[in-house]
Amino acid sequence: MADTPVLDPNLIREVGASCVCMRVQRAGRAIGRRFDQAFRDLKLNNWQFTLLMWLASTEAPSVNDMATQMAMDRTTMTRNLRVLERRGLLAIQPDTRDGRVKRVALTDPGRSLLAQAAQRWRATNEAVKRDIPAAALPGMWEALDAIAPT
Amino acid sequence: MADTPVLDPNLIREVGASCVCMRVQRAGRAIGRRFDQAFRDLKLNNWQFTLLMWLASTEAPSVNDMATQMAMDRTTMTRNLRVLERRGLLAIQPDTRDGRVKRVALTDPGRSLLAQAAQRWRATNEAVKRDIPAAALPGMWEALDAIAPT
DNA sequence: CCTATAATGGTGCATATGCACGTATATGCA
DNA sequence: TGCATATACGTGCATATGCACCATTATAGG
Repeated sequence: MADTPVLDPNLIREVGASCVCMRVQRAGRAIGRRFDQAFRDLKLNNWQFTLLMWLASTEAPSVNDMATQMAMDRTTMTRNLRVLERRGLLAIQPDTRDGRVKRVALTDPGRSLLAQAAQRWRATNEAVKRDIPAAALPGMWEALDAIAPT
Repeated sequence: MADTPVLDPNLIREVGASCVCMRVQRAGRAIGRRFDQAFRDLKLNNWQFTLLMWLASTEAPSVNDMATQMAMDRTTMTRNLRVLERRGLLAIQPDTRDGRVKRVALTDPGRSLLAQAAQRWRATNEAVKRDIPAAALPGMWEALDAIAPT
């Protein structure tokens, strides 16, 4: 007899009821689509908005800095930056001191596009917050920051 | 003079401090990688585990049912199912009554793999929960469910 | 100075994600 | 019955995601 491991029905329920990964990922897809829609006419997606906005607040970070900040693989960052560079929204320059490092900076068109996106962001963010019970917000914030420390 | 919209420094701070989308997505990437590592030797990723486990608890759902459950685009679901079907972990059959509908069911190899993955899931889920302040958990749960209702 | 090691970033591959659009089937209404 | 509409699903496209592996540059230790 093959002793195929048996799948415990209680386990199935446990996963459905308590899997943190599933909850976060599912919410991530849902909220991502919502912001994507808000930025659609600017041909921006939620990820690009976040990245450009962070860039606006930081002095010429390296690719590595950015990947860390976004909790993203470095190689993913490299490729995603390329899309924005092609559109002229940011510029990528080698560091003058360290030949390994590349530094990323927002361009004027990038800044301009961000300014256009700002109102859409605010409206969507407020709408999302309204859907979340106010008492639950601080807990969510703290928990998400624990999962991906700033 | 071109009246290029100006990017308000206060806005930049506001986005960094309060963008729900960024927080959820960043945490999603981080936690996804963590579970991916736990399942790596089984050649499963976190998404596939979630999907197969949900399949184990549901009687032959349609592709649409599954996409809704996972808060995912229908066409993404179609394609992702294909990978698991190729590996024989699930079976896709046309509905006998409605020619448009396809129904998905877990196979024995799928069930067996899930049983192997179960302990890894539990250990990782517990570890993640330990990293989250206990008081923050219920709020996160409620908030994520509000963002992507079950 | 020279070499071992570390740090930084890129490529190839596979899968994941969503939208616009297309096809096939079912259903409601004249 | 016959057609308009709705529903379920698939394809083509572009981008996103991460891993294994590779190339280049910096740095520490002799």
